[in-house]
Amino acid sequence: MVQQERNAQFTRSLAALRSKILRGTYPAGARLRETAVAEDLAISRTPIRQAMDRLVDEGLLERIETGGCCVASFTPDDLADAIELRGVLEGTAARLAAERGVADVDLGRARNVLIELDAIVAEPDRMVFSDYVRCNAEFHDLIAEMSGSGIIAREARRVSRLPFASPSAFLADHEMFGEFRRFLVRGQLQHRDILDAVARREGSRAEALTREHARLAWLNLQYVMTQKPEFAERVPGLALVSGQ
Amino acid sequence: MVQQERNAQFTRSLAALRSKILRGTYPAGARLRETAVAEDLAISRTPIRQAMDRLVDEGLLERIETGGCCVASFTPDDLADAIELRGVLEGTAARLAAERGVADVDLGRARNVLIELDAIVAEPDRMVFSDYVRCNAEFHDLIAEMSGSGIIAREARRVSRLPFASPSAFLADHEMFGEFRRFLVRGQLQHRDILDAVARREGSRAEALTREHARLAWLNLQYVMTQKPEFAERVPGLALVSGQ
DNA sequence: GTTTGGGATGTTGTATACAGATCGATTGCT
DNA sequence: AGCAATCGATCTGTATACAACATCCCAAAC
Repeated sequence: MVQQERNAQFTRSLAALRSKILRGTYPAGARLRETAVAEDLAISRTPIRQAMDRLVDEGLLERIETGGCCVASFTPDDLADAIELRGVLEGTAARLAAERGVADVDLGRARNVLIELDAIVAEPDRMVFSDYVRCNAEFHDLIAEMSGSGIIAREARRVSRLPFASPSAFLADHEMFGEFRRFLVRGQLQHRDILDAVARREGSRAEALTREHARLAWLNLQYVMTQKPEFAERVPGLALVSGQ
Repeated sequence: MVQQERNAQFTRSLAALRSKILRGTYPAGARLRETAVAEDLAISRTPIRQAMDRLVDEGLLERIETGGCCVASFTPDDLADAIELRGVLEGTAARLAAERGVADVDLGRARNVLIELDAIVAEPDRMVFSDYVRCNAEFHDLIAEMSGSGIIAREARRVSRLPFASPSAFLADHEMFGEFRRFLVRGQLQHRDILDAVARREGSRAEALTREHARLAWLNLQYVMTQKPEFAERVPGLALVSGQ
């Protein structure tokens, strides 16, 4: 069944607009006119406006005093800060999970995801990157929920959606190269340690490990920016990063 | 000059709606119909809708699958978590400020606010609570900005606006009682320690102190809820807390 | 040549109209 | 009497109309 989504136009606007911004179709600093975007997407201004509000909230757009928005631009430091922030929040979730204790059934679910990730990572040459991204996101969601706090889980998820904060679908599968694969393997090893710390109720260790794990995203970005600049344009949003 | 605000209706809707929710005019769990609210505030649906979107984002409202919103309700644990979260984020800001170093001019500004706060706190009997709240917010904003990261400052401010996360204008000035005043004095002492840690670039200490400082808000709330339940209805938002 | 005033154009913020969906209640059937 | 289905009222999501405001350009005056 098609399930005719409830607010289809808004959803469509949000996705289309975000995609265009991340792809660099609307360059950093460009002023976004509602009418122009509406015409461009063939959607009325109302859902567009809603989507722009949301993107302002996500940090991809910035409001202009006089009204309207322009595309945000980021420095490399901004990326590092967003990643640090994600580490802090997920680290807090992990710490609370450890301190407060997690039901066995939840630990089991997370372990199953890790088993899945192990299988994906096991054969580096046949690895499907999009599968890794999906399972990785699921694991991180589970950790957030294990905190036992809806508010903290919500904010952790929220921050992980900040631009560049998480290793979203960077590249097409066939573009993955060896170095990059090794990052993923390393990340998976960290996943195991984090879950182990949570299960043992070692809160401080869980927090520290999770913070460190987030920094892997920063290593990824640095690697791409410095070693593989030819891929930079393929990484969503990197067009918004002011050169150096 | 009157400065005729740009989006006056939206601002008005947001303030009015938030106030009504926090005062309990719209009880927890109640479904909020756009048309009813619009009629109630004598504003068209468009800005109301915008305001409701924002309040969903703030956590005061919850979206309903079928469309529309209802007033959120909180458990005491939710309050504790929101406060913990604020402590974590402000603590991170303080740590980064210490680690990265803060310009003397910014430290000076913060010190001036502390001097102001000292003056306010000095005479407990003549203390004006609203002044304390204002200066306190200014100090916390300065700490957030000292982190040197726009993103982290933004999220810290954001989280501090979560329901109950910060000691907002609880009571009218004349309702303050001794116990409560002592909390404020204690908070001010912690302010001094935090700024000292930042200035000395002792990141870990700054973070720990700031986290502990946030917990003062929890002590406040606990105190009111258990010792002075007769004031509970005067505390904005406490009507949304499910009894025990 | 520079600056200022004024108008034309375009853009945002707000109100409202409209269509599809939802919710509630009543009625009909078992 | 109880359950289900249908009808009506209402609500939400979307589109669009409208008015205030900002911006920009050009002309005129100093």
